[in-house]
Amino acid sequence: MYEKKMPKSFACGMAIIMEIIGGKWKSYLVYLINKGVRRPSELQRAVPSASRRVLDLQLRELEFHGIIKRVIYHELPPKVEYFLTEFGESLLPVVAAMDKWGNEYQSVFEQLMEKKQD
Amino acid sequence: MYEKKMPKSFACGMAIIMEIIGGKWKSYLVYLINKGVRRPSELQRAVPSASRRVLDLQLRELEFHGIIKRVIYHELPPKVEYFLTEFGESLLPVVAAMDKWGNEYQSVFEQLMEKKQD
DNA sequence: TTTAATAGGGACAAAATTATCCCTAATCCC
DNA sequence: GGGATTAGGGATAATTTTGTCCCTATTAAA
Repeated sequence: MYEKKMPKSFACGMAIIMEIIGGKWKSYLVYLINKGVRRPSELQRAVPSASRRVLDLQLRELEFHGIIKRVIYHELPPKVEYFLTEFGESLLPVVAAMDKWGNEYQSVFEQLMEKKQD
Repeated sequence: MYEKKMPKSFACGMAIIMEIIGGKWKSYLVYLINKGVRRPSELQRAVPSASRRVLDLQLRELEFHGIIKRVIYHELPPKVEYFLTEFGESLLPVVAAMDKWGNEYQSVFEQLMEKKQD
């Protein structure tokens, strides 16, 4: 977690949820973990365009915020699994609504951009 | 709008909606405009902690993405008003859901942090 | 006549986020 | 032995986002 120099103001719920899932891959991580992709290495393979480092950092933050739980198996080679907390699950419908809107937006946006060509 | 060096991948709806309302004040601007705060100077007064420049930039982006419409009155002193487009209005329930979750999260998060004190 | 209000651009600085590269340590496979 | 796999830390660089400061031009009010 990085240290922030500007004080964060959580005046409204938006600022809060953005803090939680605003990271580039966070919502996707939540989605994948919910789908059963639990181990760090699996997650990395599932999102090859994300750097391993950033995925790790974002997983740490999700854990810190109580969205996911990290379970460490004391084996070798190391084994770790992530699970959504009950609280993390409460995020699913919201994320789904966002994703749905985004998908619908895509075509509308393309239409808008076509018009601007005229 | 800044030039981006990394190609953006809009693989999922989340990436898209984040592009639209991911900016620090964007969702709040949408909220305020919907509430009837229309003129740039009013918006600046409504969000005094945001710099004028950034509000302007984010308004431009919202306009570019077809969420709001800028209406210029050719008067002096200049007068400009922003309105949600029909499409921008479709965003309202999603933003409301996010805000709601965020507000509920706040107390849960505070409880979680207390536990970590032990 | 100076000051405030109006809407915003340009240049640049600061901060935050994301990406790259190298490192540990154990075990299994060839 | 050499290499792959496992999970992840440290240092640092690149990129993106946000913030600061100064500027234009017009009208009305003090």
